[in-house]
Amino acid sequence: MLTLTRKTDYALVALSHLAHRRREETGPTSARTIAEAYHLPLPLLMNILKELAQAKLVSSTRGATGGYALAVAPERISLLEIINAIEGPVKLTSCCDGLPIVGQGCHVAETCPIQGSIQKLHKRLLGFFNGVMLDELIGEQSCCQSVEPTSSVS
Amino acid sequence: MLTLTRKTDYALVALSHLAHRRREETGPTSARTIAEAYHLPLPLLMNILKELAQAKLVSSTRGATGGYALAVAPERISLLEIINAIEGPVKLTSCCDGLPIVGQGCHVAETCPIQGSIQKLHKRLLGFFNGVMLDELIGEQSCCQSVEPTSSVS
DNA sequence: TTGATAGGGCACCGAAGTGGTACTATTATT
DNA sequence: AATAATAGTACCACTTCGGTGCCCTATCAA
Repeated sequence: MLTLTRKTDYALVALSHLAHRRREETGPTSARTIAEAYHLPLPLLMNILKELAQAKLVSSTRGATGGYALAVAPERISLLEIINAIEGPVKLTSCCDGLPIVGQGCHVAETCPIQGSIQKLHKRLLGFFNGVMLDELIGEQSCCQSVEPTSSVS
Repeated sequence: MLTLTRKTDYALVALSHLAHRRREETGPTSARTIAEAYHLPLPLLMNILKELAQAKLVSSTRGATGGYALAVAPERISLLEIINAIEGPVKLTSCCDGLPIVGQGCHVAETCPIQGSIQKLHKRLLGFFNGVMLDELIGEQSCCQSVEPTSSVS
């Protein structure tokens, strides 16, 4: 399905939070703080932040006053990098990167008439996500202008 | 994951085949013919073509000499329509269409700081796929220029 | 030095979506 | 009537995702 995983959604929320905190020149923000701010399961958020740290998008500080902080300016972090960090490489199809299709179960393979076009489309899609920067996503708008107070979530 | 399902891939292959056949002004092409041409499992391909027919992208003819044919010119069928037919509506996130998030398990929900931006991004993504037409994907011409995603986010 | 708080790594499990099959009914040609 | 094609529906194995748990390491403060 053409859907970001929910972990990626949460990563964006966390990165948004860190980007706002960054302006205030304060110290690192703990995973617990972020989890409580958005009612996210703490262990899950920790996993997500770990992956973002491994991808060098955030820096981590251990210890009692530790936490996470953006490692790069928001306008230099692309959505593609975030997706790559959480979900792994974007693959529009199993053949999109031109590598030989080994055991991936595509029956078409060598007889595929659209493989070349798919690969071009894949590059365009990568360009699309690579052109969306974090600062476009974190908005300046208030955090409270969501839709109707839908009852019973979580 | 940001991946087309393999069923969608096969749909593109089948549509590509039908588009080429269309030029020859011949009758409908049976699912069996297409399946054999690309080594696709026949029952699966039949399911796919059924869905394309329900979406009115192909026309079906029953009976002994029946089969499928493109119902619309290739340059008027967008990738978005094809995806919608096979996978259902593209949903970048569970909140991307602005509908209330009921039981979809997103913990962020009302406190989400990026919901608005995500919805704009979702529209841009829809525009991206809506701008890719079948005739670009079936070969003959390059599909890698122009058609920038509309950056009219706001 | 000791305790509390923070992240790091890994392994696990239930739920949901995907890929693929099967069966029956209907329609049209021969 | 026989055959060949689509229409509809249901089913199942498998993978991935969402989420949890456990144990370890690092840092700060009392």
